[in-house]
Amino acid sequence: MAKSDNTRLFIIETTAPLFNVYGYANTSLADITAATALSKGSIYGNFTNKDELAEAAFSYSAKQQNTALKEAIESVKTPLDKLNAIVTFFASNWAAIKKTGGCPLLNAAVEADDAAEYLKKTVKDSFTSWINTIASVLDAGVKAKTFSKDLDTKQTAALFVMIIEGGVLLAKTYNSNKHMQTAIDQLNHIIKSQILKK
Amino acid sequence: MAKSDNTRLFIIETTAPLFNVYGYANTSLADITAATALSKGSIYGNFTNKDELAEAAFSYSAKQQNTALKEAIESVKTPLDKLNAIVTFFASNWAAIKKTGGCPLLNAAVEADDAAEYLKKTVKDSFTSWINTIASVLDAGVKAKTFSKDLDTKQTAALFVMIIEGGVLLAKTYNSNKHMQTAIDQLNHIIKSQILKK
Amino acid sequence: MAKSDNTRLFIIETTAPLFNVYGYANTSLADITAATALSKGSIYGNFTNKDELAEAAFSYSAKQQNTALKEAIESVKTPLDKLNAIVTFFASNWAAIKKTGGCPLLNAAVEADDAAEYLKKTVKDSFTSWINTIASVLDAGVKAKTFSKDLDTKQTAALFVMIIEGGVLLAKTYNSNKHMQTAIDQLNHIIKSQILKK
Amino acid sequence: MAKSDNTRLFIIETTAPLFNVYGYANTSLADITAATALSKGSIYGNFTNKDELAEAAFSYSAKQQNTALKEAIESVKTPLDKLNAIVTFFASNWAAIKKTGGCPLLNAAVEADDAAEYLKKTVKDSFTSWINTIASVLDAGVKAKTFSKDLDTKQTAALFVMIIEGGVLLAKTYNSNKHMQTAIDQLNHIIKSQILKK
DNA sequence: CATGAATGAGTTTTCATTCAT
DNA sequence: TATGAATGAAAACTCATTCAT
Repeated sequence: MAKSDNTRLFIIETTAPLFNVYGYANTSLADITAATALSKGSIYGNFTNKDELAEAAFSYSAKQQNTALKEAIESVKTPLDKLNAIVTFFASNWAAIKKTGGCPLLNAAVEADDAAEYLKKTVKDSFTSWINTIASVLDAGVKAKTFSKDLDTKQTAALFVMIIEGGVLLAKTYNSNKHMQTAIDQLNHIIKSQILKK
Repeated sequence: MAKSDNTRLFIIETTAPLFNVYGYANTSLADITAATALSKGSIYGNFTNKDELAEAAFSYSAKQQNTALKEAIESVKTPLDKLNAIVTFFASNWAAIKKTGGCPLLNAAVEADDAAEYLKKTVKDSFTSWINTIASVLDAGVKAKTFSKDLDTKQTAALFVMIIEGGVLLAKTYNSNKHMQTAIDQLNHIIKSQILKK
Repeated sequence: MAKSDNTRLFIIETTAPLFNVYGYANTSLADITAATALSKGSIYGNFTNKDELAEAAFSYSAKQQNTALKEAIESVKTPLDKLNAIVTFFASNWAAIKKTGGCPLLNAAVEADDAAEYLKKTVKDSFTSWINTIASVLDAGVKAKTFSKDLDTKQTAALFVMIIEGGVLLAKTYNSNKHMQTAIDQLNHIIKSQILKK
Repeated sequence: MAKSDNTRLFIIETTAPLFNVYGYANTSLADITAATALSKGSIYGNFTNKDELAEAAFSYSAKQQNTALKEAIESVKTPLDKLNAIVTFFASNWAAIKKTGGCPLLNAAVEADDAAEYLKKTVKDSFTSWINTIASVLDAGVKAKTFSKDLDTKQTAALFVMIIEGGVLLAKTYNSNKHMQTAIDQLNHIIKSQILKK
């Protein structure tokens, strides 16, 4: 049981970047067996079908990113520092993120939307989780009276996600982190002008 | 010539929404012949392969959108009105855009990034064209002294694209135009606080 | 169209004995392509899936047998001669029938019963058609007053089918037409003692 | 030894109806482990391969049926009563027989004929055993001078098997025991008109 | 002995592309 | 130029069997 759990995790870890780079429909079982050096039978021994593996791999990628983001948040103290950690997270880790295919939520959201129906709910939940993480930092800042008390924290959190994903999109398209920087600059401007209490 | 050009255009027009909804790799020739009621031979008589058609279909979708945006811009006079037209474009046409699969640039950019290599250049050019369209409105506003003279118009145009695409992403994911509205509100805020001359 | 119909028929004719010999579930697409010297794609171009081909092949086998039986019936005149033609049909053609796998109705009925659900209806209809063919000969004999007027023709026809299939079963199992002869002897006895008017 | 013999028997008893219902080729090891709640290793510890188990399961089914038939025969005294017991055996137990997939000899004979070669001999032996059982009743009747002394007992026994199996075939195909009754009526008629001494 | 993870050859099916007509 | 039958490589998935633990 321990053994099979290990294999299952190994398959997920190994294929998560594959799926993120090539897309969920576009990653074949041949790609998966090549990457894992396991047989098809072994993959199917651990997952009922490709969709189940794809979803597990996406969940893993999303959770990985969320965990890393939360660690960045928890490594600092004040709500403002936490917010800054969120803002710089993508820019700081850009090289690694790009290498494993960019933001898994962006990729999966676009693919899931009209084709990969089975991913839809998981993607939505991942976005919600991300938005909630940001919103709770904003809430803490409001409570601590560092941030403006009129702030619609959920909506602002969603706005942060939009700007970050928009930045990721252009940064990947142009293979240039200049666009990532534009997004960050704007987020910092928003913090100063719309979030911080005056 | 006229006839074959007509057929070619008919194929492009008919398949463009198909590709946008289901993805470029995921749309099969069977889908294409079913949608067009044409034979495979007819498709291959007009395009050397599926990739060429996919690219033509994407270009068509992107151009359609750009043309519609330009029409919206040209229907009003002042740079500020033009900018407002840009901002409201996606929100106003959201129902139609959603039905045909959402923003083709967003979809193709994500798919092209690591998989559909052949689309990459076309996607980049389409984004550049979009950014330039916005930038030229900003430039006109600066020239007309309606907009702040310190404005980095290219960067601001890219920021507009990011926020719009981020809004589209969340609006499609949650099937809710509330998020589209959040994006628009922010763009309006940016116009007021960062673009308009004080 | 003519061409594809030819291919379709060729596939059916070629695979019908295969299915009858090896069973419907047990005949693989590799067997089918080997026997027809056609590609898998060609098979799937003519049939939506293996089940559809299997059913078409069974129908063909059943119809072939029924047609041959009817020809035997029509080649003679009196109801009694026709009945004798039915009785000797399997014994006379035993060599050929054995070579192509035995009675397709027997084989398919056994396989269809609990496994190949999709064949069930077609098999039932084939048996009904066979029983009706025999019953109509019996009816004609009754009408012509050669056969006893008290005859339950449907039930007697079914009895004929039972005895023939029972004979086929043992003849194939023991690879001996002695059992086929036993069945025929009994049918002749039934004709004399239960069917012919006294 | 006792333990492993018990396991072996348990596996055979549990899988015999499975094989009879779904067919020998069509019953997978997954079906077998699911039905027995045993591991694959456990199955392979008790049988060298699936074919060996299939044959053992068939033998078990055949023997079960033969034993039940013999019990029915031995529960009555006179050869005529014994013959009647044989005739009514299938009709009386039809519900149970149908539930476990019908007559295992019929099923296995059809499947074994051209596909499952390994079953062939066992099937033939089972039919022989059945025919002998009936023949010995007939022999006893002849010896007791109840039955006609000219009777070819082996051939008549084979005829009984044919009619019974023919009846089973149509009864299962049409899911109607009316056909079983037709077979029985005919057997009774044969007893009266061809077997009993006049 | 028993387990069940792993295998690899097998299964059915799909699909972009070609080419004789 | 148009057709659509045919292709063959590749897709997802299954399954009897093995073997390290």
